[in-house]
Amino acid sequence: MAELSTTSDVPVATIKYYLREKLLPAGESETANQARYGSPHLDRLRLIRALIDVGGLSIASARSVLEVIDSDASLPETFAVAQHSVSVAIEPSDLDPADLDRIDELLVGWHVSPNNPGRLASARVLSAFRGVGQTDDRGWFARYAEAALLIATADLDEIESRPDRAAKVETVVVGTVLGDALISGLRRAAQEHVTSERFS
Amino acid sequence: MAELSTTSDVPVATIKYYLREKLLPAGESETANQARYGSPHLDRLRLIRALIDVGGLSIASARSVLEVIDSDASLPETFAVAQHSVSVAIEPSDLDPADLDRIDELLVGWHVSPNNPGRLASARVLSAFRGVGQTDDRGWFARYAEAALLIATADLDEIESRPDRAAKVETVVVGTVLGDALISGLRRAAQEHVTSERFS
DNA sequence: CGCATACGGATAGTATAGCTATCCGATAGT
DNA sequence: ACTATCGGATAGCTATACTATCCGTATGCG
Repeated sequence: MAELSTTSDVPVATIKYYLREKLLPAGESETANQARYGSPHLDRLRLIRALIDVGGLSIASARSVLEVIDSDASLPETFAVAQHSVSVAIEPSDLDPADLDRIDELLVGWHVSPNNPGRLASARVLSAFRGVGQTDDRGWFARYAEAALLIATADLDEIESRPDRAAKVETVVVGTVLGDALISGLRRAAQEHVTSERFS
Repeated sequence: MAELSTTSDVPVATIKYYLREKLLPAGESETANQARYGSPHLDRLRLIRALIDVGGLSIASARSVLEVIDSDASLPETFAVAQHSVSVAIEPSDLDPADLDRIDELLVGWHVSPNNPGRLASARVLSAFRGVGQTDDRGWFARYAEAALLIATADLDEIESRPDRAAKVETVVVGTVLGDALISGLRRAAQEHVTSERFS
């Protein structure tokens, strides 16, 4: 365990914590006070840190996506779990139906289930926009939807390019969780670029 | 204050907390135990809740963006504060320069300063991707960058359409903070759409 | 006038999350 | 034989975002 700690740069106490929380499977006990941790454990630990540190997942969310990776769930099932894990739960009841309608207008022609977490989250954002007195510019949001479609298409192309089911499932999870961080980051870089272009 | 609480649906104790934390300016005291809160206070309170609940900002981050809204900062300065507030601080020193190079390759032709929080965050995501054994597919990330540019252009168009500096500054902040939530939400909807298109 | 009620402000307490430090008995190396 | 280290269990810590209680003042109502 000490070796796992030094190679992964994660404190021993934290590794023990992840074991307790069932994020990391126990190493195989060799004697009563010695366990063996191999490269699968190291890989898993790196995945955990990526999900938590970079993706911002909670311990509980990380556990549920790791469980789905270990299971034999289908790709759509995996997507559902991954999406749920990165979204804050929203009660459809405390959402203005008008906001949902507006989102559905943006998504015409899209095949999206009514309780898709993204649909609900988008409606909540729209509601917040209106609440702070922003005019809700259809054109603005429509361009976001266009960009979202580009990204999702790129995601699915990438997933399909993976050789087997296990690799596909891991890409679904990693892509969903880290993709959010990536698009946010690139968006900030692009904002600075476009700003400097227009205010120079 | 009780009235402000009922119309905004924020508990009185929480309003007092925001006053203490200097997120909300005090109402003007009418007598020793009575203060007056008007619609500017209600607007501000709604903005605070949007930033915290929907945008996921911490109290400290919310305070710094509210301060910049109240100040007479320029648009680029406002952008910098808003971007900083939604990003986790990253030490450039614990980043692999190779990852930064790869990000810069994606951003050729863009005018982005070396310590743009988005640039650093993107490099960290790239590092995490490699760490979990994903092949870093240039095409995938390039399509993200393209989408990011679309979004940033839409953001700047929207900001320019605002009538005066105060409105522009508020749109910078609200757009930066809530825009992240919006693109994430729409991306999930788009993922379900594209998935169902391909697996039906 | 009297007094229960409500007010705003100050202070202390609470719940949760994510670690982190200490203790413990067993065992491995010298 | 003995000291250091191991893994496991348990308790403690820190930060964040509230939440509840207390308190002196003042207002409305009879």
